[in-house]
Amino acid sequence: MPQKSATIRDIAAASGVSVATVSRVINGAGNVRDSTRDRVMAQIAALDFVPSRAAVSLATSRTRTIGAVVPFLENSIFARYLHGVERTLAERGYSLVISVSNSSLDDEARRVRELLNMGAEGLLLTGATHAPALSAHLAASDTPVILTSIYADDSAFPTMGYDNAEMARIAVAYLADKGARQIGVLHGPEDDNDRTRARMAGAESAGVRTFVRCDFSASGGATGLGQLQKAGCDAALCLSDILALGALFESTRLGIRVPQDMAVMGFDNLDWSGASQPQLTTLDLPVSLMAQRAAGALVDWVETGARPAPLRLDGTVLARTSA
Amino acid sequence: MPQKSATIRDIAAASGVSVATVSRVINGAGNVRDSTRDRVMAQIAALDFVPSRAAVSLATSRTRTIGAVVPFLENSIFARYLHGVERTLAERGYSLVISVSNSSLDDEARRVRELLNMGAEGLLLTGATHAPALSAHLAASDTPVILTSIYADDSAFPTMGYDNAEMARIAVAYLADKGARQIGVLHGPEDDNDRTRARMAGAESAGVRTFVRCDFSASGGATGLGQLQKAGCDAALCLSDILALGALFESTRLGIRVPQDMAVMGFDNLDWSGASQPQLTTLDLPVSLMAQRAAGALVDWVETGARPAPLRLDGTVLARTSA
DNA sequence: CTGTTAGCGCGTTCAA
DNA sequence: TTGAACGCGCTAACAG
Repeated sequence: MPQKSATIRDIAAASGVSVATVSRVINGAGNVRDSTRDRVMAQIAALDFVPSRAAVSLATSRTRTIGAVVPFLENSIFARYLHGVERTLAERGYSLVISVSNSSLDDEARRVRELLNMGAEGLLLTGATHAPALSAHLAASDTPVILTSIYADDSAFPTMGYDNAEMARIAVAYLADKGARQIGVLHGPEDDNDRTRARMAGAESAGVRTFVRCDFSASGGATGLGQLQKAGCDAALCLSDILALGALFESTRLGIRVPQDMAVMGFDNLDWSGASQPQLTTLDLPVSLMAQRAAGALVDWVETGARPAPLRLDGTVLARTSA
Repeated sequence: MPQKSATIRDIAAASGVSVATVSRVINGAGNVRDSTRDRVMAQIAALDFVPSRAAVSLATSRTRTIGAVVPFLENSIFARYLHGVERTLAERGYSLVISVSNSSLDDEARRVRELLNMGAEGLLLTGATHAPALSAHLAASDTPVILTSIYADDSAFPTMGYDNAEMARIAVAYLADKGARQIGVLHGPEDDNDRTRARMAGAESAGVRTFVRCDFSASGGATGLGQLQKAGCDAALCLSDILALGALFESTRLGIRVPQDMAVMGFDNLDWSGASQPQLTTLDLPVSLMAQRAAGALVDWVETGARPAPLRLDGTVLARTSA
C-alpha cells in the first residue's frame, strides 16, 4: 500500500538533481537539458508523482478552482449548463465547485462567500442582479466574475448569455404569427430572478397583457394553464419548458386541444421536449455553448488578468407542433 | 481595496500574542485564557480573517474536499442527489467537487483520478461495479469511498442505497396486483449500469419475460412503449421516470388509454411525476435521504477513520393513476 | 543549464 | 497559559 505519495524531493533524489530542476520540468520551463528532463520524467512516472495541490497553491497563491452558483439544479437547464462548465474547466486544468442558491439572492451571497473562502479564483454567477452587499464585496475583491444566462452591456461584471427580453419578443412574435389572438405568459417567481423579469418585460413590450405567476414546477404550469384558459387566452408562452410540461399535461386533462384551442410554447428546449405530445415548440437557448464560452473566458481572465467583453448569444424558435 | 487578506501573523501582531496562540483559538484548543481568546477573536473579526485553505491543507495534509461522480446530470435524479450531498457537506465544512462519467466506467475511472489528484479526501461513487483498475487503485489508496444508489452487503466499499432488485420486484408485484397480465420492462442501457441490471434481474425473478432496451431519454421511452404494445404487454414498468414520461406521451399519441389499455409505472418520483396526465404511479426512492446519509457517513469516516456499515434504504410504491 | 535558499500561511511540538 | 521554531511540498529568485 503506497501510503505517503512521493514528493518533489523524492523525485529529485531519485534522479540525482535538485528540487528546482524537478520543479522546472514539472512546469515545462525551457531551460533544462533534454537528457536531464528525460531522467526526471522517468522518475516522475516511476514513482507516480503528482504535485500536491495544497503546496502549489501555497507557493503560488493560486488554487485552480472556479466556483459556480446556480439558482437550482433539479429539473432544470442548469444541469446541462454545469456539465458544460465542468468539462471546459477540466480541460483547462481547473476544478469546479458548485453551489445552489435556491433562487435566493441572500443565499447566493452566502454561497459566494463560502466559495471565496475556499479559494475560488473566479466565479460564475447566474443573472445580473445580486444582493447589494455581494456586489460591493465582489467589486472590492477584484475576483474575476462572469454573469451568465443574461446579456446586459451595462453590468458591473461581464455578462455572457442572451437578451432575455428579446428572446421573449421573438417568442411572442412567433406565436402571433401563428395566429394567436391573446397570448398569456406563464412564469415562475420573478422576485430574485432577473431573467424571468426580463422575459416578462420583453413579452409585455411585444403586447402581452396577461401574465400568470405560478410555482416553478410542472404542477405550477398545470395550474397556470387553467388560469390562462379562464382568462380567454389562446396561446400560452411558458417561460420555461418545465412549466410547459405541466401546461401540456393539463391541457390533455382538460380536453383542450393543442395547438388548435391553445398554443403552448416553452423556453429552454429541455431534453424531453421533442418527445412530448404534442411536440413542444420552444425557444432553444444555446446553453452548452454559453457554458463553454463563459468557463473559457473566465479561465482566460484568471490567467491573463484581462477582463473579457460581454458575449451575446442568440436563441431561436424551435418550431414543432405545440404552437 | 483590501487586496491581500490578513494572515495569522497579522492577527497575532494586532492582538499582541504569538501565532501559536491565534492558532489555538482558531482551532478551539482549550488552553487559552478567556481574556486572551476574546482579544484574538475580536481581531479576527475586525480584520475579517479567514485561514488560508491551502496553508491549512499543507500543514495538516487535509483538504476538506469530497469528490462525487455521477453517470449523468441532466434530467435525472442525480441532480437532487447532488443537491443533498452538497448541503450536507457544506454544513460539515466540506466542499464538493462534482464529476460526470457519462455512464462510462472508463470515464469514471478518469474522473476519480482527477478527483484524487486534486486532493479529495473521500469519494461518493454511483453503483457497486467499477473499472477493475479503479477498484484496485482505490483499495490501495485507502481513501474512504461510499457507493450509492445501490445496496449490496458484499461490496468492496460500503454501499448506501436500495436493493434495486427488490425494488423492481415490489413494482412488478404492484402491477400484477393491479391486474396486469403481461408486464414489460422498459430500460436504458445496462452495460455500465449495475442499478439497471439489478432492477432487470429483480423484475425477471418476479416473472417478467419482456424486456425492451431503449435510449435513456423520453424519446427512448416513447419508442419503447410502442414495442411493448406490439409485444402484447398491458403494463409498462419503466426503470426511470424519464422513460415513463416518454411512454406516457407516446400512449396519448397512439390513443392507448392509461391505465386501462396499458398501465405505466416509473421509478424515481421525479418532480413532475405528480403533475402528469395521468399522474404517474412510480417507485419513490428516498434520494435526498440517501444523499444526506451517505455524505454524512463519508465525512465521519474521513474524520474518524472508522468505516461505516452499509445502509439499506427502502423505496415505496407511490400509487397514483397511471397504474 | 542547475543548485541553494528563502518564503507561502498555518499547525505543532517542545520549552518556558 | 504562552511563545519560539520547525516543517508541510512547492515555486521563485538568485547564484554559479
